[in-house]
Amino acid sequence: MRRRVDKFEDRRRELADAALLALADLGYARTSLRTIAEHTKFSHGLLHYYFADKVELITYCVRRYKEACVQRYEGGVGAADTPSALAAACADGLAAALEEAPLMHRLWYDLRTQSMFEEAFRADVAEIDEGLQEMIWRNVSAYAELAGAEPNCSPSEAYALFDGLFQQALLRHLSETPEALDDFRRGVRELFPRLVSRASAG
Amino acid sequence: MRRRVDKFEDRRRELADAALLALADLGYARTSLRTIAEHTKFSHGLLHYYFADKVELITYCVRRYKEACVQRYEGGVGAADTPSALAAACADGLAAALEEAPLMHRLWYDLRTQSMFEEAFRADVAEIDEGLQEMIWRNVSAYAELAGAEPNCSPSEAYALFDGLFQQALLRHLSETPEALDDFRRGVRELFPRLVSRASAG
DNA sequence: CCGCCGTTTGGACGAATGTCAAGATTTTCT
DNA sequence: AGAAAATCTTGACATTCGTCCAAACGGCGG
Repeated sequence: MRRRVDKFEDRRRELADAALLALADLGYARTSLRTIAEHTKFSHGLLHYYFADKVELITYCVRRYKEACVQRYEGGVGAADTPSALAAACADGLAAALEEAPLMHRLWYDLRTQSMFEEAFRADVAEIDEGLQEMIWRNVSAYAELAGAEPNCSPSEAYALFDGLFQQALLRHLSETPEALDDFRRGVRELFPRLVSRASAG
Repeated sequence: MRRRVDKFEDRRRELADAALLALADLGYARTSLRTIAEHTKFSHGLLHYYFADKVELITYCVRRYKEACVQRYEGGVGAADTPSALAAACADGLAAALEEAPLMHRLWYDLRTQSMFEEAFRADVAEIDEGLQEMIWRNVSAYAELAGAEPNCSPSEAYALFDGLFQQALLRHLSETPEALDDFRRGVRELFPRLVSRASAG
């Protein structure tokens, strides 16, 4: 038998997922509680039964987004045996993620930008950023090892550079620039060797 | 004597500048026409005398922001005579821009993100992005020349990487991370050599 | 002084927003 | 089955939003 609190949490998740779809469609600035409710089979009043206010709802959404995110990027490093194969696999993986769910990534950048204005989002956004940074660093480290070299940058530096490529690719992809994804893949592949240097003492 | 249209344009500029301050304070999502009017000595109704609607006002603001932006970054490349001096000068310049007006740069990222949702902003944002990309490319090219090398990446790639560093630095700076600016300067200095390789044929 | 015209005000409008509470409905427990 | 607790709907509230407009202001030529 299901526990009460579990059911409550389940419904919260369900509502948050619907909210994420609405947010991905419209962006933070244009998404109201009523539009969120229209993405569910419930009425708008229910949202205040499960969430204290809008900020708590959005915050919960961000956390939920994070779970999906880290889960998605969990595997992926393992299967390459040469540096360039790893770089290519990473490039393909990131490009696929971008192509598969561009609106979700757009939402991510929207929320991250909002966190620069709304203190309330900052902690959760920072946590997600950390997760992404670790994901990138795993790839860079693995690349360096396969190449018999060492990373010559910090994890946050590496993440910032990858993220710059990703964000630009998203922007161009949404503007229907056809080369956006190919350029991105190439950019990622070429970025790896820039971030390592031959190990000083082998 | 002043032309009529000049006076009209002047007031538009004045209102747009006030709007930019309001936008920098609150962000796109939270800035209403009435809050903008509060940043001026006029009443809210006036805004519709000088701008057809909110979108036209914001668009005009973005354009105005761009003018200030490109004007700011116009000079700066000239004065270095070694590669590392140029990299350091560029790093200091970018870091100073970030430190001087973090809220304006925050606004820029906000508007650029909005342009992923609002078609209306896309063209102007893209134009600004181009200007910034050219600014970065001038630096990379100059660095390569001083180093007797050649850039091994495209202009847009270079811009994406620098922009990634900048955006992360801004985020950390606004979260009052003390090392944000120093890390950024170092990141920029180290980025230059990553983007060039020895010229194949001297 | 009048009347013109560009400018500015302040209030009004309907629509949309976040929030709330009272009641209807469904589920759960005894 | 019936009571109690939960879930959900509905309508209302005070605000705020973008937009519009009638009226007032102000300088200037007649």
